[in-house]
Amino acid sequence: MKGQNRTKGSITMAELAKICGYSKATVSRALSDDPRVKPETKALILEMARRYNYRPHTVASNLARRRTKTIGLMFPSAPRTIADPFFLEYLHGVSETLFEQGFSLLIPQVRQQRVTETIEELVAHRRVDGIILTEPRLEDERIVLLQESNVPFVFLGSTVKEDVSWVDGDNRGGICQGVRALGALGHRRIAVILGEEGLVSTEKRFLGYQDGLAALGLKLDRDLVWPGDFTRQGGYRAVVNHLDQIKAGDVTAIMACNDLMAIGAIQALNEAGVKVPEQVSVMGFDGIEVGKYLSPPLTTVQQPVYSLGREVARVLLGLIAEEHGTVHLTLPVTIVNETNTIGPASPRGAA
Amino acid sequence: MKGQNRTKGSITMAELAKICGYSKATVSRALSDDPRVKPETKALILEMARRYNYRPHTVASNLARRRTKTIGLMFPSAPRTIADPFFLEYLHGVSETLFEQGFSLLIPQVRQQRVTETIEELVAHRRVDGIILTEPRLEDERIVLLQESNVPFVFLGSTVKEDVSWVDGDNRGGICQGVRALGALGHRRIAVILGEEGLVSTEKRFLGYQDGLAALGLKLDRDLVWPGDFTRQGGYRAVVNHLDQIKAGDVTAIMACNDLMAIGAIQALNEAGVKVPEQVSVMGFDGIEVGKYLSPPLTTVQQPVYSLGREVARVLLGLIAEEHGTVHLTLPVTIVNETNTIGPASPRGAA
DNA sequence: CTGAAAGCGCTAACAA
DNA sequence: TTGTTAGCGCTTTCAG
Repeated sequence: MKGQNRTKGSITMAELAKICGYSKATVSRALSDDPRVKPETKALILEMARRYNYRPHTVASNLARRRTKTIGLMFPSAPRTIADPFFLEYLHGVSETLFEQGFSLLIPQVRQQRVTETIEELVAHRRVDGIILTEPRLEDERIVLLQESNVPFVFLGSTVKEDVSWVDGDNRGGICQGVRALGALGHRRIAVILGEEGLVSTEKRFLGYQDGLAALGLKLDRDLVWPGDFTRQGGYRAVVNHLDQIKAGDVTAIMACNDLMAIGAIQALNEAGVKVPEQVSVMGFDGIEVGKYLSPPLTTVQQPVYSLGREVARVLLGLIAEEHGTVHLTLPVTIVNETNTIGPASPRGAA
Repeated sequence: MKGQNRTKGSITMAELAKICGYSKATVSRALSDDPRVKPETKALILEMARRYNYRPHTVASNLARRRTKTIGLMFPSAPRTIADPFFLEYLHGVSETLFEQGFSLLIPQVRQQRVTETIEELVAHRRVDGIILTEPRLEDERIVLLQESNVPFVFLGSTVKEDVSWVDGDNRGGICQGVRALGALGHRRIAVILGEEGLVSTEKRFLGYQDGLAALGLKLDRDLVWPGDFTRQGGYRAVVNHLDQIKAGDVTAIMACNDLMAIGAIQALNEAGVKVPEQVSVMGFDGIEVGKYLSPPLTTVQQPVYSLGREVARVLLGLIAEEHGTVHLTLPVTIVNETNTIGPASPRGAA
């Protein structure tokens, strides 16, 4: 009657214990490599487990240990989507680390404006052991909710609040580097396409832009600050809206705050008959795979996207295991494909 | 002592039962909307549950019900990766449907050549309630393993075996459509870049190519059949290896069996100074987002990638709930961006 | 070093 | 219509 409709080829711990002539407790200890069990006993149990193809029952184990072994992963909300290439590469890193440690991923579908409820749902009765989030905002309501809940969480992207763990690429330094590289090619009229408003990353990248200008001895010109939203369409629109300026030679280079916008910008320039990089240089930020699909490949500030994913997961796991407290981790960035979509400022650039 | 270190704002069913003055059993029934409980009782319990912010404990419930509420998702193995854009969009659809039904996703990291062990691991003690797989092969060892295990499973992509559930885009019809569209533009020398060998989809798409040729009254020319592997690099190499042929005007159009290869092909053509679509037309298959990032956007056969994900999940859930038996679902495809990377055959095309 | 026993929080016969 | 009673399979005191 017992153990009848179970998956074939698999026995329970109780059965294994009987076979070995030990109690469940000892078997449990042996399997978790508890030093208290005698080596010979452990060896015997392990051997029997192998022989009888014993497999631990994860769910039962989780119940007994008050954990779920699953991590909630929140994706960015509109206008960005899960299909954003950046997040795919990032997910790759996250999932790999997580699965190495036996965790599953719960990816809730976040309905517009229901972010807090989604988090509450996740947090209730610890449906997840921890949560990974992206895109911290300057004022982020999620943070207080999460802190109250006592569920460990980590952001991809630095937060304003100090007592929150995050992992991020060097936004400010990276954009600054990019602007300086453009300056080194003789550019003096460098426009920037900003990211979505209200995000910390947008702010940081804008600061990086200003740092870059300062390093070049240039002053901030509001006409060169174009709004954007981190989408390809946003980059496209930014260029279209400033086509006159571009055609007048008032702008010789564009620093886009992410690759998707750089790609959109290049499309708009192509369509307007403006040659990249001969007439206008374009530099992106992120270093996503698809930048390489363009001809020529996109010149961009490469973030270690995959590593960001791995690190975020690693930090969260550390938090869950209580191996450490709050962590802030900034990963370095580098310019790649240096001579593709950027080039020397054209003579008329001084227009 | 009891119920002390639980997530605040959440009580157990036992506590709720005490509050209501009923037994756990009745509460459990009320919460699962069992018709056997008196309406007033049910109302009271529901009200109290709301008031005390009761949240069911998923793990415990799963243990008692002998299920896990998690689905194993197998990703394609090398040379494709989880970072393949096609799979991200697909994952979006899968995860959304699954989460709506309260399922989590377990994405095991599959070590090379360890596919069968990974499946065994998943299946053991029903670590998952069902499994989603991709890229069925002509001879697929996973299928027999899965069938023996009794765990419900679905493939993204049609299988050779009849008694296996799958969801797929119309591969054969789609490629055929693509070839005919090229033919309608006057192309007679249409090369095809094939997918990875051994896959059912590669086979089907090749058949679609042949159908297309037949419809155009052309016969299969082995010189126009180029091997590939579904990666961008594969598409690039295919073109590089046949550059002489292309430059000689012996090929005026290329049908790539997926978008990534089309993108690689275009890069190779660009680098060789061959104009797309003026000198050579290129058509892809899949309709991934990144195709739109090219200038001009890639002409391609659009699969409903997101819907494929949703349908795969829906079918699997149906199988798990035993609502239906084996299902074969083919979703329609359409050509998009019809006048971008394809154009009329150039006069010298008859070379 | 090992075992007995008491749960983890919920579900599901079986009775009443 | 409701309650009682056993578990689900594993972990973990607490004793010995």
